Amino acid sequence: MDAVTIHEVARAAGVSPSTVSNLLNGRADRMHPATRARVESAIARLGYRPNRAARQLRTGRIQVIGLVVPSVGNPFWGGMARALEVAALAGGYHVLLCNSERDPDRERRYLEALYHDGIRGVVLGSSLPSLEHITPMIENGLHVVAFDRVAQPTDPSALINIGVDNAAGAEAATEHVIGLGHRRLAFVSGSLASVNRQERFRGFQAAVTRSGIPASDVTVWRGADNPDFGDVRAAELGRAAARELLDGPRPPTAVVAVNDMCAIGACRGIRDAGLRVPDDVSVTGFDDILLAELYDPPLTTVRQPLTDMATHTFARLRARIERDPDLAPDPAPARPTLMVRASTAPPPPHGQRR
Amino acid sequence: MDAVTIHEVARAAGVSPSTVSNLLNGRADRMHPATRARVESAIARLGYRPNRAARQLRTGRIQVIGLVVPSVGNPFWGGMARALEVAALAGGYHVLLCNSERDPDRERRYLEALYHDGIRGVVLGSSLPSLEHITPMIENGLHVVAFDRVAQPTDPSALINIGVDNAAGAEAATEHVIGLGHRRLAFVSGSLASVNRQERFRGFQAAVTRSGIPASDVTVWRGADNPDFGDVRAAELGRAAARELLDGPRPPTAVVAVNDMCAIGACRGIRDAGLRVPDDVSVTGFDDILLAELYDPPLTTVRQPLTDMATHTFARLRARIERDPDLAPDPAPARPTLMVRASTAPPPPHGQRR
DNA sequence: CAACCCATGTGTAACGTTGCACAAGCGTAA
DNA sequence: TTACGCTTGTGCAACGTTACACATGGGTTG
Repeated sequence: MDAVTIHEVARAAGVSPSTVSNLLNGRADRMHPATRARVESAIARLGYRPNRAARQLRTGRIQVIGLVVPSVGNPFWGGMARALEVAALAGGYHVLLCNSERDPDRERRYLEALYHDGIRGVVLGSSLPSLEHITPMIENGLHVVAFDRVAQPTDPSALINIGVDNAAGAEAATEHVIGLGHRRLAFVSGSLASVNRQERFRGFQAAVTRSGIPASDVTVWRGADNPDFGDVRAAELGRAAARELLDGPRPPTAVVAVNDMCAIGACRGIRDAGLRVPDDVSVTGFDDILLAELYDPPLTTVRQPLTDMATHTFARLRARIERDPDLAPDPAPARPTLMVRASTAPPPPHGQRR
Repeated sequence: MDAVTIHEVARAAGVSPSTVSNLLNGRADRMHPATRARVESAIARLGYRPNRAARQLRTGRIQVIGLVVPSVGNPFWGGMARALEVAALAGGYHVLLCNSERDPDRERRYLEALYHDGIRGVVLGSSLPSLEHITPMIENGLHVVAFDRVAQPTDPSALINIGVDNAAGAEAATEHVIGLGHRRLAFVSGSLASVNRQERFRGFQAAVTRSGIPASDVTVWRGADNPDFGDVRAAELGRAAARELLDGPRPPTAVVAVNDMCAIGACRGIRDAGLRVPDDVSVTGFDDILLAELYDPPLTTVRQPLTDMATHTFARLRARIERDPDLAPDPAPARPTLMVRASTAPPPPHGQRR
């Protein structure tokens, strides 16, 4: 197979390896245009491609970014992974996949391994509120994008945050169901251990407070903060939540779920209880994954512009890694859009069910 | 940060770098047990970790495998990616993610890049029937697992095939709906350009033929073989199929979809037409993705044991890469299991709809 | 006692690339 | 003429690891 080196290119072009290297590393001004043309044609003719291992050994740099997500098995992160990989490929980077399973320790070990292997850019999907466990690496030149997360006061300044305005999104969804006439609401989430979940909860609370609904009519279900209820099991969690809530003394007529998987699980749980969505209970999600619109009923949810976010994420990460001087400031989080579909409807007349 | 080299370990242990390297490379018998202990303790004390780039440059080997799938945004491949990454991590390997978007050219370029970068193990999710475009690389030492695919006569012998018995699975699903009394059936797929799809179709045909259902009662819908209807859009495709089929002169009472995404889309299309699943039309899927059971109605589908398959895939790939002498022969494809849920039911009485 | 062998370890060159420091040749200004 | 500077290159050492060939010295064998 291949294995054509810089030396063979140099010999073919009648120059020294240094000159080829100079051309390859943006020092074309150090040679005569004719020389440059000879070298370029030799490169093309021989099909030369730089050896990444040698280059990395010499420079310490490598054109790979890491993607650390709770689980690519979760459709939201799967979609994100795809979008990011497409953006990275277009920029000549590869993507190394890591599933943290929402385990901070595992996440830290991953990042250490990536750092050790010379990777200096990582997209983090964990959204843990505290990133203390990784600040040492950030201080040593690891560039981290916290995806789908809002900046925190304690964040290291080197951290890049990319995400939508989660609070505004959840607020819009909550306002929507309140506007439909719902008064008994439930917010369903797993442990609120991630920033975006906290934000979404905040948005929910804001809408509730503003509407004057008494606290006694609002339930917050968070699965006993069980950290094991990770991302993959988000749906199971929503299902369990629905069953428990509907079994309670004052069952909600609307469920605001922390994300689509959770919402889908909630719908399932509502059906398990013999009720219908949205006739008996309305449900909203968040993310607008591929399946939200295909679900029955099509899910009312808050859309995150995944492709844009991924493109943006890669661009910013790359600018940092390559020390691009004219890198724009981080943009403000975009306001997500509410997609009203069929999983929400006015509540049933009092006491009337099925 | 880090950057402790073999030289520092050697100095700390009072030996030469060669001795440390010998220990690291399975030549521990070349030294006194006491020496070995000193070196091992030095390694642990200093937290030494080999530099992968240097090692790769020297040996050509690298502990990374490539995963090439149509799109990780598709929940089936997302689940697969997760399972494979978990298995690889346990074996000390990393996974490089590649989305081929079912484009053979893009796939080939990916494989070339991976090969060039020293990667010698790749899991291929494309399932294109002909793998001619990659045989040159296989002959040069690239080990390829074709995942979810049955061996073909023209395959290079070095290829590893891992997958379930797709024909048997589809046959079981088809038999199931026939057993429920359905006579007007439709098989819905995108282009049959992949091996597993062809196999599933074969299974469908076998069941139909055996039951004596006349060909005129069976429709095969394959989206005009439009190759653009890739994996991500499988659901859109199922939806379009359902609408078209139900609009036809002899609409089917049961739809056998080539996979779950397609089945979910079909359910959606059936609802678009104002009909219900399974009351008016039954639907079966294939794969048993996470969402199949959460869907409404919970999908009758054929389960692929994803975790087992991924574990197996990694084990075989690794054995080949590392030239494990006692590698077992490739196992026969497992027989998948039919999961009967609520998307299938007896057909409605003649002419009676809604 | 010579010859050899085994146990234990080391020296060295190479993998392919990079970027600094240096060099040669030529034109130009003082 | 001398000195300087610019253009157009090149030499060399280093990045960290590996594996072959070689070295050293004590013990065993004939």
